[in-house]
Amino acid sequence: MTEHQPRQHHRHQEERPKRRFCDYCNERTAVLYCRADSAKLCLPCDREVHSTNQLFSKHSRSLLCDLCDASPASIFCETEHFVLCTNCDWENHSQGNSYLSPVHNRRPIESFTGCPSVSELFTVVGFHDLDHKPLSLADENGNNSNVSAELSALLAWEPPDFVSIDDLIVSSDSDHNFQALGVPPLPKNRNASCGQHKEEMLSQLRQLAKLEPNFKYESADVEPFAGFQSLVPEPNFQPGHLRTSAERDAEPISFPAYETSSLRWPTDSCEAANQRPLTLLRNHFEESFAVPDKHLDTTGCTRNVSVSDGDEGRSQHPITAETSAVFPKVSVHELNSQERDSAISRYKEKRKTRRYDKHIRYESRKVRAESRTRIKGRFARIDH
DNA sequence: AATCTTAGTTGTGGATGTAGTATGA
DNA sequence: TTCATACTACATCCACAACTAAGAT
Repeated sequence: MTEHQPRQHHRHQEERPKRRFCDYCNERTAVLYCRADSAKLCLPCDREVHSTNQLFSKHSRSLLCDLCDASPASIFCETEHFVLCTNCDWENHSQGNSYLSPVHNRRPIESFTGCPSVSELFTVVGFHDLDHKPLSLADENGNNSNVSAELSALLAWEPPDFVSIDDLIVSSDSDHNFQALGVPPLPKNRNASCGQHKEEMLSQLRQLAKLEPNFKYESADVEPFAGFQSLVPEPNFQPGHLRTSAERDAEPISFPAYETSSLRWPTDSCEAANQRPLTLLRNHFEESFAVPDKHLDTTGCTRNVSVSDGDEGRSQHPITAETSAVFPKVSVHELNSQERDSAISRYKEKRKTRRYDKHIRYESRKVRAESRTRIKGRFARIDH
């Protein structure tokens, strides 16, 4: 594990085109994922969308997965500085996969609700230890190299104290060593980062800050925020440690950081991936079609080739014999484009037609209920 | 295939209880 | 900081017409 592997990793990043367009504005890079809306959003649009009313503000949003760009991230890999969704984390950290080693230091990351201010967003995305610099020092051209350098030591997301259904499914499988449920609980320090899109986040945060004339980074303290709500209680976990559920109260198991990693996905990873519980695979498969720009390689076996599929028409996902039997024979680029347009229009249409007032499905029942005799509000029996 | 019968499920609104939050002493 | 009080939001309960699905004719 020497020089070539970090370089490969870097290439991996470079070859990923800017294809995480916000589903709302379709211009900026999406950095968040809203489960309720099934939408990828940039920070400004996130604010616009979720400040509309109280109901929207309750939507839980997460960072967007750095690998699949289509799912809410729930794991932060300290070693690789990736934020990963459950599926990608499973695929990349499961045993037999050498792209991201299972011994990487990983920790859960949190989602958030509400309409956090810029200051609060700084903490939410893990920028709150930047020595109060990030917005004030970054120049108008977005030159934040100094900030970027500091970001390497960055901050933490408080880990979620909930587990997804996928986590439960995975955990029930004793044949693999993947520790979805064993995802380290509750870091005490908040050192973490926001993955591979720090600069983009900073840029968007600066945009937001311009709209907040009274913005002061000092306000981004760890105090409970008025405008939004973290979904996680106080952390209680040391980074770099994994505990099994049974050992949570015992001594933590320390995993060494995996110093370097290979981009190549060995063929045996296919087997490992194929051994995943069917439900999980189905979930991932469905998600692949439900969410635009989702990687098509459900097993991760094909990720040894570039994962890019951007507008520049670079290399596409290779379709293996297995996947080609499942997926329609449409070019990935075309599929993603169609899927994306379709998803965006569905999302916007859904927003237009969404209704929060009480919907009466059967007017006759309403009339009947209103005319019925009641006793303390309850319907009274009618003796004939 | 069309119609009828039967059994089970759904939806409707006002009063009430309960849990959570906010406020003030 | 603690406690009491006020307030808010939400779930629950009730009966039964309307609806749905399956089986029988």
